[in-house]
Amino acid sequence: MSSELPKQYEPQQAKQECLKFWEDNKFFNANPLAKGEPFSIVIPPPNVTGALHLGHALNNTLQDILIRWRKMQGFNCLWMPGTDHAGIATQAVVEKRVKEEEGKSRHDLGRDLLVKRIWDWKEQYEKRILGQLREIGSGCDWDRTRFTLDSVCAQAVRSTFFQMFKQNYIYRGKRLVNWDTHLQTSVADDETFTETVKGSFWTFRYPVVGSDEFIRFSTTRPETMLGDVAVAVHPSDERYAHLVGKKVRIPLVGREIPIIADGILVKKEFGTGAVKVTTAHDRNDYACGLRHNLPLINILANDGTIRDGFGVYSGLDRYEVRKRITEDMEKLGFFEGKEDRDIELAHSDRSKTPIEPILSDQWFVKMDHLAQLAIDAVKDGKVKFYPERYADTYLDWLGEKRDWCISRQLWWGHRIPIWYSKCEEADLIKVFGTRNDVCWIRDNENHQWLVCALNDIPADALGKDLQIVQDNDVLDTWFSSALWPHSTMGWPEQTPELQKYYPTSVLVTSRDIITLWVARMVMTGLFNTGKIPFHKVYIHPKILDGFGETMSKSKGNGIDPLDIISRYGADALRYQMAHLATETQDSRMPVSNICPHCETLVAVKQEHMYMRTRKVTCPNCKKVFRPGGPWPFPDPELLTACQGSERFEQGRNFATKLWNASRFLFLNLEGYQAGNIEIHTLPLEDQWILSRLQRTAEELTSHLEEFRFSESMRTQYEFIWSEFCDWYVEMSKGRLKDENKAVAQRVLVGVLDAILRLIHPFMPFLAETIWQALEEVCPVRGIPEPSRVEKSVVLAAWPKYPASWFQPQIEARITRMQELVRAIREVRNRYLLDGRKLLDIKVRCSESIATDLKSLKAFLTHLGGVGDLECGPEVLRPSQSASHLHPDFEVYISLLGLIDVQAELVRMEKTIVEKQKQILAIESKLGNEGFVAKAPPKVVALQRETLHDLSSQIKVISENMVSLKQGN
RNA sequence: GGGCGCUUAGCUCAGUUGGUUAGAGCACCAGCUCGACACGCUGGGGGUCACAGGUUCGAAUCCUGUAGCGCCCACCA
Repeated sequence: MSSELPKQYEPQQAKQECLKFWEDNKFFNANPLAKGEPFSIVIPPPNVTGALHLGHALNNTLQDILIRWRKMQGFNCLWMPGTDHAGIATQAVVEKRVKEEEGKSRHDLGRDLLVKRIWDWKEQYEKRILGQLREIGSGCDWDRTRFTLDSVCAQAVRSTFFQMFKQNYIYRGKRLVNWDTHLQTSVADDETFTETVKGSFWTFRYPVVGSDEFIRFSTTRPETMLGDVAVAVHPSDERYAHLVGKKVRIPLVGREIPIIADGILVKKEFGTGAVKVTTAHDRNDYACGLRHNLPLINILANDGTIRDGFGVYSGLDRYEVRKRITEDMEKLGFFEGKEDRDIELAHSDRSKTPIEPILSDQWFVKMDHLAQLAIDAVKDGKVKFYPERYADTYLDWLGEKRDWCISRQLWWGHRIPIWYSKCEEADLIKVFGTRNDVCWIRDNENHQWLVCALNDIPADALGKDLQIVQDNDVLDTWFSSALWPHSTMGWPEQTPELQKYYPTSVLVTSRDIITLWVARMVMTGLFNTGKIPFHKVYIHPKILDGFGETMSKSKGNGIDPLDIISRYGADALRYQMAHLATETQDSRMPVSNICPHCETLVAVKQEHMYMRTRKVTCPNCKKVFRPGGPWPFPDPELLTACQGSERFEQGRNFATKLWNASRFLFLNLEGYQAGNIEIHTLPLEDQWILSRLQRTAEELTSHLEEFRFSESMRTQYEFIWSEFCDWYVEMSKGRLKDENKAVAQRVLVGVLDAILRLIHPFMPFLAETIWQALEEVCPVRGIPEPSRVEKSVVLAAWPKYPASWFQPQIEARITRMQELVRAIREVRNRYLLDGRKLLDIKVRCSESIATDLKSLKAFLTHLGGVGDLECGPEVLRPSQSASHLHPDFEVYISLLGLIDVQAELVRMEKTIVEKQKQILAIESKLGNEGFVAKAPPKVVALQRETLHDLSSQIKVISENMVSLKQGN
């Protein structure tokens, strides 16, 4: 019965086999009707804009770790997967593509055709994204995969909008949007960029009505004078105090406008201290207008010309008007001066022309009450942030209670379920009066009815003569994302999923969407279901590139997780992801292009970013390639590099290490017999590794409970590599060769079984592959009582051991032995002694330690190459020996004929100097009355003890030096 | 401008409530192919904990300030 593990771990093969095995068995499919306390997570749905990058790999690896771990703990788990339609971003990408390929604008294509094209794009990228998630190992319930624009989500969106509208949470209002006068469309904030342009800063004056005074102000946009509705000064500005409440006359249009005091809009020191207020064309002015109940005067037409009603200026382009107005003001004597100035101006990403803030009708969600609900949920501790400080971000933002503009002038998204009609209310009552899925309110400004409906209203619903037309706009993407935790579970239907898995257990996300997404989920969750959407929010760090910048597609510094998986394996990727999920810090990940010709890693430089560099010459093979990154298409003439990073080698190496240790076991399992184990009769080394295992499992569990992923990974690395492989496996080698190997095999297999369970949430492919191999040789295993194990490590129970396994006295004995071995190895290395040559050693120590060391002689021989061992209180230093001091013992290694007396003396002298330095430090501490009086007695005692040890060590070293000098 | 963070070895990062001589991985140096593993083994070198003050018997850790960096928000008439 011998089974071998292949010489090499093949991560690609392991991945394919495991994925098939898991999916065929539907291990991760949730059953809301089954038993078990629920543990659920909804995925932060990736945008279908493009492929996933390393940030997603991090986000999803952490979620998967939690899901796999909780599943092993016996929870009834659901991880809900899906993607987000990402309105603006996706539409922009597809529009750009259409433009590039066919030279057509969206208007050329028309709404229906463009939307269809976007659906095609969505199908393609959704497939790719879900594929990437799968390859990472994500244990999602794929059968439940949702999309924010699918029918289930659409129903939730409709219901939410309808209820909010009915309860007056949704209203129609004015808002300044970024208007692209060239494309004649509004653009989102993130579709704009600011650029510094040469501009001017004009100063004018307005005459105060009924006085001979003037008020001076400055502006960079004189044409907006036409829309001025007030002049504001600071309330505490004495220069203008007497003018507040009076009026000024705008010379060119003759309108009289008030002088108001506004401490928010105006900064006393800036400019003249007075500001013209143009509510319809400036955000700050608009806000000021709301505070002071000022009117709105829209001066701009959609094409950037001045609207009708402004006399000679009407119909002219705004820049022409700017010129004319400055000239006209000067002629009238109201011009005070002009200075050149660099101006930060918002531009449209798409047309590259300057943005005009323009007033338009939009839909809003009233935030006061909803925000308060969400604030209370966190303040009352119902929703908890990890790390806690992120609650501040959340609370600060919600505290502003700014109404949420939910309409977007796009075609891709949930169309706003509002219909307009200029009919009589009687018509509405006649047609919809008996229906509870329709409601309406009056829009007096535009003399029409705003009708909201749960189900679409046909254009002829009111009859042939009365038009009823749907709003053209769509909802902000975040409106549907905000419903994600309950919409994906079928709300508003009371589905079994909703009852079992909602509220979800934890949300895992990154900090930049705490406000946009997390806060809104809490709001809508409470509004729709009366329940919070999740109990905990874990915020993980961000992965930055080697220069400390966030990774993004446009910069071209992102990494495709599949590149990493193909080079280092998914386990290595996950290892590294968990490893860098620390509490505080973002993590830098220097990226390299891997030369497609010779595999050399060529570090990405900043000039490679933003797709500026299309060709890179490999410094090794001198051949040319295209750097890796977000290139839309393959280059027919140039090979594109994959990307990689040395950071992932640690994970790959760790996987290999565990693989090889397992392989060693497999080579020594002949004759394996399952059997009971009595822990307290086991040899010392077995009790030691079980003690360490108990501690490791306990620590790991508590790390995971507190989302300390990085520490979880470190704890495991340390246990598996340093304790299990470096010491325990070595210590058990002897026993595997003798006739009593049965127990050694059982313990080794038992510990490996435990290791596979513990490592599984982190490195599932590796764990499962070894688990399956172990299945063939020892399906019955475990400590203390073996049992038939589960068919997959996914289904195995998470380890938890009795506290009695932890034996500090045994750990101390092993630690001392290890220190002795290290001391011997150090001498061996110092003299470059043959590793195989046994060394006779003498150890001066107490009687009890001597007894202990003698009992560990076999290990000392195997691990430290000890030949003769003499120990006890009477041991004398042999002549010409190297020595090493330890608080518990002095070890002497005879180096007859080998010793370099001079070098040894120098080294000893150096040690003495170091120890004396420490003595001085401690003595000064102890000499300090404050320390002795105020420090805890324990700390003081420890210092005294250390002082004592150091002195006696110096004494011993000095004696050894004397005898060395004398030729002994 | 407001808010939240960060600055520890050449690089990337740990460092729990202040308490012996500040840790890890990579890189570096030296030695090692002895039957799991060179993606390895053994040992070693390397740090004024950004800077300046303060609190304390005692500070990488707490407070203040300065400099640099990152992110989010608001962006200036």
